[in-house]
Parts: sequence; C-alpha cells; structure tokens
Amino acid sequence: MENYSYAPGEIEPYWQAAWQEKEAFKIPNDIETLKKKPKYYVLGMFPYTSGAGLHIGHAKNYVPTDVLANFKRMQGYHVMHPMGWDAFGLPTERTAVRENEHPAHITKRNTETFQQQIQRIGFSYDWSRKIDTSLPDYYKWTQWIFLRLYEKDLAYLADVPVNWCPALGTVLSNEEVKDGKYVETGDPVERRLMRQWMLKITAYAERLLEDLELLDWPDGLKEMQRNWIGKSEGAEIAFDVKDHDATFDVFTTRPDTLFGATYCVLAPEHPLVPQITHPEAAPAVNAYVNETINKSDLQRTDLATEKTGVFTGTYAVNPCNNKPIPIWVADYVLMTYGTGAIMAVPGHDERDHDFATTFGIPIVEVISGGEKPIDEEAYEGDGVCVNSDFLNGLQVDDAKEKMINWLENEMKGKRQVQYKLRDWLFSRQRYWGEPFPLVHLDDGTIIQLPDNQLPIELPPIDAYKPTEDGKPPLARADESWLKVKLPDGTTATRETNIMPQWAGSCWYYLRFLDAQNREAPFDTELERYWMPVDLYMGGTEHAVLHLLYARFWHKVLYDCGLVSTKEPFQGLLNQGIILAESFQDEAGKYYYPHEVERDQDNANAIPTGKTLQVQMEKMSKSRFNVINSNDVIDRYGADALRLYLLFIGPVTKSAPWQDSGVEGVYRFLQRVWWLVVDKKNGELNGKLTDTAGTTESELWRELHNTIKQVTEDTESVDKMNTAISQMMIFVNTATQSKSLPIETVKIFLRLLAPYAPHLAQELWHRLGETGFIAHSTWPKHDESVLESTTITIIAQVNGKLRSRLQLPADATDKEIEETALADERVQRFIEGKEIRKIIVVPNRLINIVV
RNA sequence: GGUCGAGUGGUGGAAUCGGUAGACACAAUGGACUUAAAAUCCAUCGCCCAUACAACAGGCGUGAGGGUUCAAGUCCCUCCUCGACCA
Repeated sequence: MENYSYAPGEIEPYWQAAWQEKEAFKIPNDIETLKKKPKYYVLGMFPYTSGAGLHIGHAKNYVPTDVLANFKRMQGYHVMHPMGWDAFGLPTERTAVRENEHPAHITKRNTETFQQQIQRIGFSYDWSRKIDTSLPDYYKWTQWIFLRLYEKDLAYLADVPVNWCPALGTVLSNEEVKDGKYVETGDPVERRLMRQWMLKITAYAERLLEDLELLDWPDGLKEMQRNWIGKSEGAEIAFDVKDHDATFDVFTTRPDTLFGATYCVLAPEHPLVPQITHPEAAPAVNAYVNETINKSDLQRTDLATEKTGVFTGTYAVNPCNNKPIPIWVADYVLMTYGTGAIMAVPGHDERDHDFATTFGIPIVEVISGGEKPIDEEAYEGDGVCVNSDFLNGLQVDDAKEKMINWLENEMKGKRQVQYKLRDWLFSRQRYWGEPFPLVHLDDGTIIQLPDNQLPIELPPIDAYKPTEDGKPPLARADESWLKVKLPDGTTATRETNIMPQWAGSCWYYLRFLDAQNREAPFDTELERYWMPVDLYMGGTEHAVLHLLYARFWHKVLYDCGLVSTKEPFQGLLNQGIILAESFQDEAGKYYYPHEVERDQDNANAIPTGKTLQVQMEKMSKSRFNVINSNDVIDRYGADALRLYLLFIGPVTKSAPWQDSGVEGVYRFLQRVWWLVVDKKNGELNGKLTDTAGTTESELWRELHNTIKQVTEDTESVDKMNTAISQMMIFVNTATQSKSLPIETVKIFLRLLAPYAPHLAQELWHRLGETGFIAHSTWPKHDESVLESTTITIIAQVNGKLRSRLQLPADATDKEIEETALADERVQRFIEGKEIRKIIVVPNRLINIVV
C-alpha cells in the first residue's frame, strides 16, 4: 500500500530550491521601492566559521530571528534578514598551520559547510547580501573605517603590558586569558611590555554609558555594560612628597575620608617610585617591583590573596592636615586604573584595612557607624564624620561635597570622574586578520595610506608565525609588499600587526544594507532607511565586548556623519543555550555518548567500565556532546527541528536537548499534514469543505483564539513556545472536527508558515494556491468571535474552590451571587455559617467568606 | 565576597495588573488495531486519604520558614540551592 505520510525529506529540498530560483526572499535595494513599506531589521549574530560546523546552539539563535522575519514580512514590512561569516581569526590560522594550507582555503571550506547546513534549515535569508569578513571586498572597508578613527586621533601606539603567549607567539586580550592561561588551549601566558595599537574607546565612555538609556535591551545586559564601563565619581587629590620636589595625584571616590588616610601606595610601575625611594630602602623596593611585574591584574587585586608591599622610606604630606604619612609600594594598586597611586584609608576600605593590619600601619576612624571596632573591620557604609576637623558631624555625601570644594579652593585637588573602561588593545601578532592601512618612515613617522589604495591585501608568507626577532608574521612578507614607495620618492615600511578578530564584526550590520557596493561601505540613503537594527539576537558571551566595541565604532561613524543613528542595535535579546548530557571520568576526560553504557543510576565507559559522571552542560565540541543539525534534519526534517528549538522553552532560556521532544513536534506536523492529505489515497482530505469557516463555529472560535495568541506570542519573540502550544490545541480540535472548511485551514497554515515554512508551503500549494505562502498576509483575529455567551465563574468559599458555575456572559454581580448561594456544593460549605463577606471578580470568580 | 536572575509533576515547561496551579508536549502504564512489530488511536498519569477494588467527596501541594490579603506560584521579610556577571 502506498504511504502518503508527511515526508519532509522530499518537500523541504523542493521548496528550498523553489525559493532560491524565484528569489523569494530577495530584498530590494532600490530606495523608492523600499520607502513604500515600513522596515524591520532583524539580525542574528553571525557565526565564527570554525571547522566544527553548525550545531544546534547556532540554530537556537537563528530560528527565532527567522520566524520573526517571516512574521514581519507577512505583516507588510520590508524585512532585512541577512547572514554572513565572521571569518578572520586564530582558530582558522591554527588549522591552516596544522593542515599546511592557506587560511583562505580553510575559511572557504568552513563557510561552505556552514552555508550548506544553514540552508537546509530553510531560513529566509537574502543570500545576495552574504558577507565574509576575510574577503578583500569586505575588509577594504574595515580598513577604511579604521582610517576614519585614525584621522580622529582615536588610534595611537603605546607601550602597554600585554598578555604574551609564547606558545602562540602572539598577544592575547584580557578576556582570552584566565588564570594565566589562554582559555582555548591552556598555553601559559605572561606579561610583557609591547608597542601596540590602541583605540581610544575611553573617549566615548560617557556616551556609551548615557546612551544605554535609549535602548530597549534587557536590564541585566545594560547593567553588565555599565559595570564594564565602571564610572565612579570622586576627586583627584595632589599629595606632596616630603623632602622631595615631587607631587603625585591620587584618585578616590571617598574624599570624605581624607582625614583617615594614614599612608599612600604607589603602583610598582609608577614612574615616581625610583625617584623618591630612600636609598636605604632601594634594594628591597627594586626586588619587590621586579617580582610583581609578571603578575596579572587579577592575581594582584584578588581580595583573597595576602597583601604584599614595601615601604619606600619616604613620606607624603596629607593635604588636609599636613601630617606626614608613609609611601608604600604595593601591587594591589594598578598603574592602569586611575593615577596608579592611592591614598589609603584603612578604617574605611577593606583592602587598605588588610594591608594596614599586615604591616602595622595606624587605622583611624573618620566615619562613625561601624558595627565592630575600627581595628577589627573596615566600615565602608554611610555615617557621620568624626576625627575630621571641618567635616565633623557631616553625612558622607555632604562631606564629599565639602571636601571637594575645599580641595578646589586650596588648589590641592579637583572633582574627577573615573572609568574602569580601558582603551582597546587593537593589534595582534598574527596573520589571519586585517592589515593596517599604515606605513612607517625610518624616522618613526606614521603615514596613513590614501583611501584609493585600499584594500591593503594580505601578502603570501612562508610561515604563519612570528619572525626570529619577534616581529609579527607579516614581517615575513616579500619586500615588494613590505616596502612602499611614497609619492615623494621616500620608502616606507608597512605596519605588520593585524587587527583583532573583533574588528570585522564592529560594522557588519551596516554592510548587509548594501553588501555589493564597490564605491562606499554602504549607501547613506539605505542606511537612513534601514537603521537601527530593530532586533539583534545573540549569546550572552557577547554581552559586553562585542556590543561595546560595535557601539563605539558606530558612534565614531555617527560623529563622521556616516550613519544617522546614535546607536546601532535598538532591540536586543540573548537566546538561551542548548544543554546536553556529557560524560566525564574522574580524570576529567570526556566520552562520546556511543562510548557510554547506561542504566538508571550509573554510566560506565564501555571499554574500561570506569564509572562516569553524567552532567548537563553547554553543547560544545570539547565536551563531546554536540548534536549536528544535519543529523536531526535527516531524521525529522527542518521544520521539526525549527519547531522543537522553539517549543523547548522560552527563547531566552537555556534548556536541555531531548531527542524525544523532537518526536513530539514531528507528530504534530504529521497531524497537520493529515488535516489536508487523505491517508488512503494522498488526495485532499474528504473532510475539507468549501463552506464558510463559520460553519464549524467551535473550530472557528478556536481559530480566532489561535490567531490572537500566535500573533502576540510571535511578536514577543520570547514566548514562541506557547504560540506552538496554541497551534497544537487548534490542530487537536481540527482533527476531531467532523468537517473542515478550507478557509479555516488556509488561515491556520498562514499562522504556521513562519514556524514550519516548508510544510505550510506544501499544503498551501496542495490547496490550490499558486504563490508562496511566505508572501501572503498575516491573519487578523476578530474579537467578536471570541466573545462568548456563557462564561464559567469559579465559586470559592473562604478562598477554596468549591464549584464552577455556568452563567450568561452578561450576568450581574447579584445574579452571580444568587446562583452561587443556591449551588449545592457551595451550600454544603456555608450551611449553618454566617456569611461575612462576598467578593465578586467580574467574569472570573466569586468568593464567599463565612 | 558583591550584583542580578532562577527554583512549579518522572521530564521540558504553562499560568504572574494577586483570582480555576500543572496548559501544551515528552516519558511511563493499561487498552484498541496487528500474525508480530512499528506507526496510529483511546484511557490513566502531583501527593495523601487508599494494603480488596473503583468512583465520589475531602485534605495537602509551586525550594524552606514566616508575613500581608477574602484570595499568594505571583507581593513583603529571613534562609537554602543553582546559574550568570563582576571582584
């Protein structure tokens, strides 16, 4: 017997080919055409195209954005919904070294795999806008934008302590280093002073902070950005050094505690240290400085570690009372934060208290209110000033103001705002990234190359590692690349650092708007039409850095008059991550599921019988628990994969992958199929009728209820899981219905189309429609259909549910009351008792208090 | 250590302007269909009462304890656990 079941393996490739052939999702680039409709820009963070290919976690990001894109398109918007590849980066370079191939080949192979996998999921991307950040067509404009930053003095060279990884021969950013090791390979990392390109993101700190107000982002995420920027307000205070002609500034958020400052600390790198150290203390100080220089900031400032330091033998003068206080050198003060020097108030700062206790420095209470004696514990809270001369009796906030005013009058200090945000270390000693469009003259002058010489393409080199004398890989390039003849005849040498991986992703959302433009990074009119991005979706791992860097570049472009919005991403959501079971033995080694034997309570490794720990963890290649999207599609089809990734829970929540859950949505799709297709002959289901949808009034009402809920839930993005629940309820009702008006089914298919585009399209076609369902309009519900003539009122006695009452919808409070009191079940509980109060909630319930 | 978020059946999760807790699924169990299996369909599915069975009625129940309220998963306080970020 023929089998006419739902066969995603046949219909999905068919319609994907049809969409591609007819360019169903091509977005017009003509501004006049665009202006006829409103716009919606929905963007999923583009993937870094590693060799591992696409896994379910990526899909969890891209499915909701695609559903939203389909939904908005049906609602009559021009929808910008593009995809591309973040293709420069170290992992590709390492693969290239390992396989002895050019990184461009590895990149091409990886991006082709990604595209093939993504296309199988049936997303409605406009592929003509595809971006690859490692192609000269694209990075030409990354270089071009860098020159705009350079022209605005936002790029500069500096000798900075960097994380140098000897094994990789490169500098790493702070976030790539944890516990002195490179997070991806575990290679040790050391501190080293190097000449590096920096971007002056600190110049934008205040705007990056303030403009968060303009954004519809989750509060938690805004808070993370605020913390990262780390604004603090206080004072900069000048301390004279006793018996030296020297002064140093400290930054403090607590000028109110100046009278309690009993010592000062200079960071080991502070330039004043060698100058002011007393000759007798010099050997100890030198030894200490040399010892701390290799520690990371985290090691130095960790509260848990014991404080270390040495006395310089020299004193500073406390400006408010002219008392001499000792100057120490200690590594818990960082040169990179504030001025590299602090005034220490052990009475009211925990770290200073630890330090003072360790070294026997006096502790003075200047704010009262602490629970324990000041010798035992620092008091950092609010209170009243004591032992503080002209501040005595003032509250902390008033005392701060008064002290700052006093310092300013006495010319001993000033009001100051400080940010934790550091300038952005913007160069890497690698190969696979954007070359800088800059050249160096022999005398050290740096010259920017003119725009018309862009792109500066990557030269071929013999090995992707630094030169023997420690120069970046690009220094291996041939003289013909390395040396540049300037118009005036002089020869210059190219910059051999490259830009970090973040660079390309700082502006890709703009290139999508006009990806083929050869004259400019993008057309300004198109930019004005499309920007800002209405919804940007990606993982929390990018909550701080990528978003901060991209916002920074965007603001620079705004200042250059190149973009029209202050902020790039108006709306933003972080999708939850997909978890999966992973198996680990005591040594920490991971096992693939097929290497594991399981019963209810235990898991054992098949070859050795070792007991394994079973845990739910983020899906990742290194944990051996990745599920490949292609495998799921082979078994259940793309529509089931899409639906399951949404049905698993709210979009923003993390959830564990369960194969059986996919079966559930697959069964649902099968039931949808049987609504239209006859099981016996594959023709149209005999229950389908040409009658008006209203003939099946119960079904018609459920349909309108479904339209309403699916519309609301889809709009919210986060609640797409309950949109699917409601569609399941509708299909259950429709399956049981004796007849099925075609009108009703078609309306339902339009609701389903953004979620399961292939199935919806196939059934749409079978019902005689010739166009794409993706191009049809989104249904609207009729509120009057939902209005019911009877309602169910809950009857409670003392807040406990006792009965359900069927009443006309227009029943008055009095009628409800009478019905409830007459109800047999209610009576059982009020019999013989005094009724003290009756509460009626319209359309919902009645509560009788006895 | 700090800040923020979250704890609901065997599982994923529904329900928060305070008003029917457990929608929709998964798993499980029983049944129908089948030579058999798969698929499909039907039924049951928080705990107690309930160790003859079933139904009805009833009691309890949203991490723990307390509070506000006619009414608390939802609001307030204390605590516990987990997660994210920061240090």
